Amino acid sequence: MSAAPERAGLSRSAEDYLKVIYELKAKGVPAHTSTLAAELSVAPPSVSGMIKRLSESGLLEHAPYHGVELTSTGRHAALGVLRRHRVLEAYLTSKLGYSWDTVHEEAERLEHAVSDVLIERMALALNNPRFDPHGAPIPTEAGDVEEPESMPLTEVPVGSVALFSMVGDREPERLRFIESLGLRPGVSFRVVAKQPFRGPVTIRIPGTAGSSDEVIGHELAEGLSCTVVEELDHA
Amino acid sequence: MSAAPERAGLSRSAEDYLKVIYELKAKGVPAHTSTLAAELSVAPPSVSGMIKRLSESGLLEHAPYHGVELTSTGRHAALGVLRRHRVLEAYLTSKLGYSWDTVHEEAERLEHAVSDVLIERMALALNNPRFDPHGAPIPTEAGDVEEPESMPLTEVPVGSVALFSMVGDREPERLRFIESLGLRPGVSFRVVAKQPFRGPVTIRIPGTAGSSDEVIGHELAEGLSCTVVEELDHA
DNA sequence: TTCGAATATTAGGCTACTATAATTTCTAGT
DNA sequence: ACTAGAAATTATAGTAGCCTAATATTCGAA
Repeated sequence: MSAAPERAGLSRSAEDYLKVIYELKAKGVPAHTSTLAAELSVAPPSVSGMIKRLSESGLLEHAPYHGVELTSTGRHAALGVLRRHRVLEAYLTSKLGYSWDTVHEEAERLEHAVSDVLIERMALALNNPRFDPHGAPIPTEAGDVEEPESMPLTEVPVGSVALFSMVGDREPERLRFIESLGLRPGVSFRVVAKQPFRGPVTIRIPGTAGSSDEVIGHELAEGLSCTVVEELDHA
Repeated sequence: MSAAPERAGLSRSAEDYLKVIYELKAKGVPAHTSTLAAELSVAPPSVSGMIKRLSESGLLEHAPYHGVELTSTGRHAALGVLRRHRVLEAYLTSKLGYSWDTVHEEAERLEHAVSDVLIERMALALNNPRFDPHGAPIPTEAGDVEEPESMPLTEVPVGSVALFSMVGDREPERLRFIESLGLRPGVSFRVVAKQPFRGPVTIRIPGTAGSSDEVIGHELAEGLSCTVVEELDHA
C-alpha cells in the first residue's frame, strides 16, 4: 500500500510549486513570493516555508526578499510534472472524450499520481504527441521542450496572417467562449483591425462558406498565443 | 489548483483504511487494530488514531479493544474506492497493456486521484465490465457488489470440476507463478488429488492438446478462489 | 535621501498523519 | 478465579503543510 509514485520524495505540493515556478518563468513573469501565493491560492508565508524546504533540497535558488530560480534539478522535476500533465490532457481528450475546457482539472490531480511508465504508455498510444489540447508543447521524456515562437494576439500586427497556437487560460468558461469563436490551436486567421487603448482585436477566420469576422476583447486576446505566418501584405 | 477530487473530504489514508476494512470483512477476517496495522504497514497506534477520526466522522463503529465495523456510509465510501481501483485495473490492463501482476500498484495510487466522471468513462469504454483482471467483482456506481459464491481451492472436493474465479494476492511474483500454471480467472479444471496435512492440491487443466496436471502448494491454493461447477462424479 | 507602502519573512498555532514508549484492558490457561 | 501475555490504547513527539499576526526589508516617490 505504498502511497507515492517512485519519483524521489516530492510531495504533491512541492510538485505544484515547481510547476508553477517553471510556468511563470516560461511566461517571463518573475517568480516572486506573492505571485506564487496568488497562483497557488495559498498565503505568502506558506510560500516562504515551501521555498525554504525546496531550496534546502537543492531544487531552487532563493535570494531572500528577491525571487527564486529553479536549479537544473528543479527544472527537470518541473518538466516531468508538465510532461505528465500534458500527456494526460492529450490522452483524456483523445481517448476518453474530455473536452478541452474540463480536462485541465482532471490532469491536475492525476499528474501527481501516475507513474512514468503509465505516461509513456499513454504517449505511445497517441503516437508521442508534441502538443496538448491547448497547444502547449509536451516536454520529452528526456526533459526537452520546444517553446514555440509566439506572441499574444494583441501584438500581432494588423494585416498579417497568424496561427492560433496556444491558450494560457484554464477557466472552462473562457475556454468555451474561445472555442465558440472558432478558435482552436492550429486555426489560422488574419488580423483585420486592432483598436488602441487596450481595445478589441478583430480577426477574420477563413471558413468553408466564406469567412467570419470575430471581435475579441483585449484582455482575452492577451491570453491567446499566436505565430505569425505571413507578414503584413506589402502589395 | 485544487488538490483532492470532489468526494467529501476523505484523505488518501482514510480511503485506504476504509478499503482494507471492507476487504477484510469480505474475506471474513475481523478488522482488529493489529490486523489493520499489518495490512496497511503502519504501527498500531496510528490505526487507533485513524479509527478515532473515522468513527467521529460516522464512517465506522468502534468498540474499543474489540474490532471496528463499517457504517453504511463507510461501506459506501469503501465500495467507491474499490470500484475506482477495479475499473482502473480493468482499463489499464485492456487499454494500456498492463499485465495483471503490475497493474495493482498503479491502480493503488490512481484510485485516490481519479474523479468519478473519469471512472465512468473508463467503465463505458470497456462496456461496464463486471470483474477486474484478478476476477474480483467490480461494485456498481450505485454501490452494489455481487460477491460470487466461491471457496478456496483447498476446499474444493477431489473429483469435482471448478472454475478459477479470483486471486486475493497482489505480489507480482506470486501472480506470475499462478499465470505460469495456466490459471487465469475463468479457467476451469478438475481437482484430481489433495494431500492431507496442508499438502499440495493437484488439478487437471484441459487444454487443446490433451490436458496438463499441476501441483499447487497448500498456501498458494488457499489464495485461489474457485466456483464448483460440477460435483464429484457419482458414476 | 529619507520615508512609507508594498512585499517578504519570522513567530507561533493548527490539523493530519506518522512513530516509539508507557500503560491499560482483555482473554486464555492453569 | 487469577494471572501472564497479547493486544489496544494513551502519552508524547516529529514532519509537512496550511494559517494569521507581527516584524523586517526593499524600493520608489517626494
